Amino acid sequence: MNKLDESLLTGLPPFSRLERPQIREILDQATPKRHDEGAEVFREGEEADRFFLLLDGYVRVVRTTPTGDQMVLRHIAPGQLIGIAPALGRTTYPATATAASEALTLAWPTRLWPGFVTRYEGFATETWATLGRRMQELNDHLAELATKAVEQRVASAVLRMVNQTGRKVDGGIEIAFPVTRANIAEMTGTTLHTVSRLLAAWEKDGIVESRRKHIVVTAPHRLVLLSGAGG
Amino acid sequence: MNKLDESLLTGLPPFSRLERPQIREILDQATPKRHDEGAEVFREGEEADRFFLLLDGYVRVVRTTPTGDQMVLRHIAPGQLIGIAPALGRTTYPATATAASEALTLAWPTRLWPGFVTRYEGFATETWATLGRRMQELNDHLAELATKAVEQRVASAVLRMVNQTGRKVDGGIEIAFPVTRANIAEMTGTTLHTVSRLLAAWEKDGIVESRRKHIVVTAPHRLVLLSGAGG
DNA sequence: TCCAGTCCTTGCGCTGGATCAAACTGGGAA
DNA sequence: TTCCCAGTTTGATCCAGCGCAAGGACTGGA
Repeated sequence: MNKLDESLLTGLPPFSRLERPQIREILDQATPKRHDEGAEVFREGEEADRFFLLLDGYVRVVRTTPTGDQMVLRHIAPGQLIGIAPALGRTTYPATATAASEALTLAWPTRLWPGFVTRYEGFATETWATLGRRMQELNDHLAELATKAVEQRVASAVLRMVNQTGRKVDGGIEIAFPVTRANIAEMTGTTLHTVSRLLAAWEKDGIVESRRKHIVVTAPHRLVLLSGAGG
Repeated sequence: MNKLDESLLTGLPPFSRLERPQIREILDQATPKRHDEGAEVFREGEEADRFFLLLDGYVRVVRTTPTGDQMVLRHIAPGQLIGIAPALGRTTYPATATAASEALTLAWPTRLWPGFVTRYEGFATETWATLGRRMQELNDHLAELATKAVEQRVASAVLRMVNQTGRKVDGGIEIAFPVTRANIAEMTGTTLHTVSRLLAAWEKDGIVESRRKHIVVTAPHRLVLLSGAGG
């Protein structure tokens, strides 16, 4: 079995305060895995027997309601932990995680979690901070959904993706992974039809350019205005 | 200064595994405070210099958007911790907490938090579990807001209050603290007008009875049906 | 007892977006 | 090259729920 390179973890917040031997130790217990686009990393309700670090690619976290509608809760960028149910005393995953693009993860068995928290300096702190940030985002998202109109919500959703995962291309900032109109609809509680119309209108106004599954924001500031300055 | 009685804390989850001397120690560092109905316990954005235990009464957690609209995030029942920003590595409160009815709290300075976590067995675990539950509820709420229609959302909101804080009275279950139509509107992202109409309709159908600021649910099962079986 | 401030109700018209329906397009499989 | 399908566009219609407006009723204080 190939040894994983230590550089994979250095610099990532949860592990940034650790020395080489500890990193080595952590890596030796990890199982790397490649996920095709669209493949499930873990599924809502399943026993949470592993937690993951996303090394490369993007992951979409989705929730399905009893009535079958889907809701995209968040996107995860490389370098972040996912499936950290054990941190919150849960035994099952609260949502489903799918690879939004081809993705690479490391996985550890959940039983190692308590050891990570106590053994590795900074790991616990960073994890709580991450959780705090996610909770904050959740609150923001909630307030947005409850108070803003559809156009503002869609603008916010696009901006959120751009901020978290955008990369510069000629003429604007591109969302770094494939997104469909339906995905955006599921992030904002609307329909793909409405999203399509909005993007078309924005394109005519020179705010975005979009080809199939790809969105380039050419005038972020104008999108911010449309979003109602919330974020 | 009067000593606080140890029975105040015994049995409450965060402290349930502790012995008398530890409880004593914790109480001796606490500051009790009474809050009139409508008074702020802490305010969004303020420096989080204290965390609280709600001993009696109910607290409403509210978020205000940049545009001035309000959103009620949750209600807290007696026995729960609030203002636990420090647990998530935050230095300011993420939302405003207001006494929904006359309330009694104990407060500790934030600097004691790390000590609580390390010194007191079960405190950390219980806190993470609480956070996990809140995160779960936030997810549920989000999915609900994104996918359900107004009537279902209002039904869910009423049920949530009933489940968390309901007390039996003759002919039904009553929400244990004052709630206005406007409050419910802010929980569900609608207007007080719509809430008023819905309650009126439900009252005609014999599902609820409501007087000013008071709601009694007489047919919870029917409300569950209306809510779309989500929660 | 009266008053003022909240809170609640109800009617009406309008519209943002959902829903329904249909056609188009680009890209991958074969 | 062709076919197929997921993803997208666009039109037409409809209605849930918002906004506006006005009036009513309960409550605590003076």
